[in-house]
Amino acid sequence: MNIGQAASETGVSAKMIRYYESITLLKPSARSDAGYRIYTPQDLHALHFIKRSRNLGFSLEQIRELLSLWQNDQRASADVKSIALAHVADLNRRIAELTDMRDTLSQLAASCHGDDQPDCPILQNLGLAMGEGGASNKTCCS
Amino acid sequence: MNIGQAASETGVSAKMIRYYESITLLKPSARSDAGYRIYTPQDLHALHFIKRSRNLGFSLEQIRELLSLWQNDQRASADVKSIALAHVADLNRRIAELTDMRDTLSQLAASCHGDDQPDCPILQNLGLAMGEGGASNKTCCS
DNA sequence: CTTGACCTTCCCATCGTTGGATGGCCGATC
DNA sequence: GATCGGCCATCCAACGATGGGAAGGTCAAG
Repeated sequence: MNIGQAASETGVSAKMIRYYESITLLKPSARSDAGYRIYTPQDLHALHFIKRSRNLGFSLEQIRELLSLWQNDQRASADVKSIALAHVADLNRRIAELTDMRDTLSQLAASCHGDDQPDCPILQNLGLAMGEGGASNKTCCS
Repeated sequence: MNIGQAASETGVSAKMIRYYESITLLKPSARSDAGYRIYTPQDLHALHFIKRSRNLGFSLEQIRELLSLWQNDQRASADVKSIALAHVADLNRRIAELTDMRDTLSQLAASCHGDDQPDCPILQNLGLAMGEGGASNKTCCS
């Protein structure tokens, strides 16, 4: 099977397949006489693995480890679980960050009239220095 | 004030200040005879604005728009609110994505023994093709 | 034989930030 | 005055993952 077909069957673009090969995330595929890459069902399986791991937000380096465990019959499931839990922790950290941003911004937006007048609590807040509190009467815009 | 002091006062690194200037997010600062950048309190104020906007996850292009509105006395607060709400929507989209990932992965991790045995539902799931359901008896590893 | 779809490798762009290399400037100490 | 540490200047490169495109070879159908 050629790279284009492998791409459409796995949802991994041909560009990415070549890239994964170049960073040795995938072992080099077989080649035809003309130099075309040829993919076996096993190769597709690995591509599916990568695609699914990417869908779960694993980095390529994490996937490199996961692939190595996947292909190792002697693995301990604890090693896999450890990577997964570390990634869950990372996801939670990022979710918390984004949620904080959203809550803050959402609150600011709610307090903004959103009309044709220039008064805007959003801009007002963005203009504050980090240390300045909301109720402060400190002059901020010298 | 030199760039180093401006950096430590605003929390924006000197590298970033120079970068923001290079992409015309900031207007070029004054210079000393020796070519050193010199920052006024007004310049610091703009840096604070950028820093705070970045903390809320705005892209530099969005900040460019926000800065322009900030400096425009004739602005309509509706324009600011519109940018803010668009960003809130984007944040919500990203939060939902990450939450989906976390929930899926968290569930997988919970079902993994995490011992020294090789059996691992996580790897098993990652190895599945997209279309394959959990209860399927379809051979996946030809 | 030509055409069009596919493949190859190579370089460039994104986005925000950091790091490093190389060299000039400044203030203090010897 | 010379030297040294710390700051500043510019430029170039890298990260991570992906897409875009150029220039050229290959394949199959008409």
